[in-house]
Amino acid sequence: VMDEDATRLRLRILFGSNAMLGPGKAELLEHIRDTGSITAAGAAMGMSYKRAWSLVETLNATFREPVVVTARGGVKGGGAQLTETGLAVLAHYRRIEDLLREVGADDLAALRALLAE
Amino acid sequence: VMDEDATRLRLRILFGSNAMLGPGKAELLEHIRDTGSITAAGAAMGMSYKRAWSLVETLNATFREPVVVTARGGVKGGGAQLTETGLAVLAHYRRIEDLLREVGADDLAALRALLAE
DNA sequence: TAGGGTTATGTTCCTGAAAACATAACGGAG
DNA sequence: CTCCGTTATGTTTTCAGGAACATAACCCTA
Repeated sequence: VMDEDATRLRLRILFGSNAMLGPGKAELLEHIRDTGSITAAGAAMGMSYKRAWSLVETLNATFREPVVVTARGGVKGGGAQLTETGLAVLAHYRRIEDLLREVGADDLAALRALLAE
Repeated sequence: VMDEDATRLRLRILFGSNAMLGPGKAELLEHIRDTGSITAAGAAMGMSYKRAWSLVETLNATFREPVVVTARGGVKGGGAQLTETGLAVLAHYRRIEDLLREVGADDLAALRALLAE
């Protein structure tokens, strides 16, 4: 296999007591944005529709305006897409992730040098 | 109650496939450093000794040199303390956390403005 | 040599989150 | 007016991580 240096940083944003946004929901939002479907987005992540929908529901309840809007029925059965708020939330998450990778590079490298194996 | 704006960033460092270091183990290391005891450190976090010890074991297995060294018996029954490696690992984690807080402040504020309630 | 506080380790029980399974509603197209 | 793919929601089952419980080993001191 490839080198696959799986030593990396993971970011999670906590909102209040229970709501949060981490790598999973972020990736799900991206898939919804790209596919226009909660079903397809979930499938792309090996996740059941119910779970994907549940995550979307949680996100929608977290923000003042919904992050994903959905439609039932119609030509293609329906669909889903990100709102402006959803796009903004996703962008902010990815931005913080990028900044984290940058500023954390040195310390992360130092930690790598201490690893076993 | 106080304002308690619980909107914050959480950092986790992934090493390889299963080993990781997050807020829990970091705090535990700090308590061990400060108390010289796994038992006391665990208690300070409302955690059983077994669990605390298990986390330490995992950490020790993650790095080339142990992060915590222990002693059994003796005047005070024994104890535990951080090694140079342990102190370094902790310092790096806290440093990345601090940097993250700094560089993420703006985007985090923007996200706060989108929250419900 | 007994006591005390700690490390070390095993076993069983609980619980909350995810998976699995099931069903209904929707609405454009043909 | 039926079909299709999707959203929406409920119920049951599974499972892994933690909690709870139990016990042994260690070693300095008094």
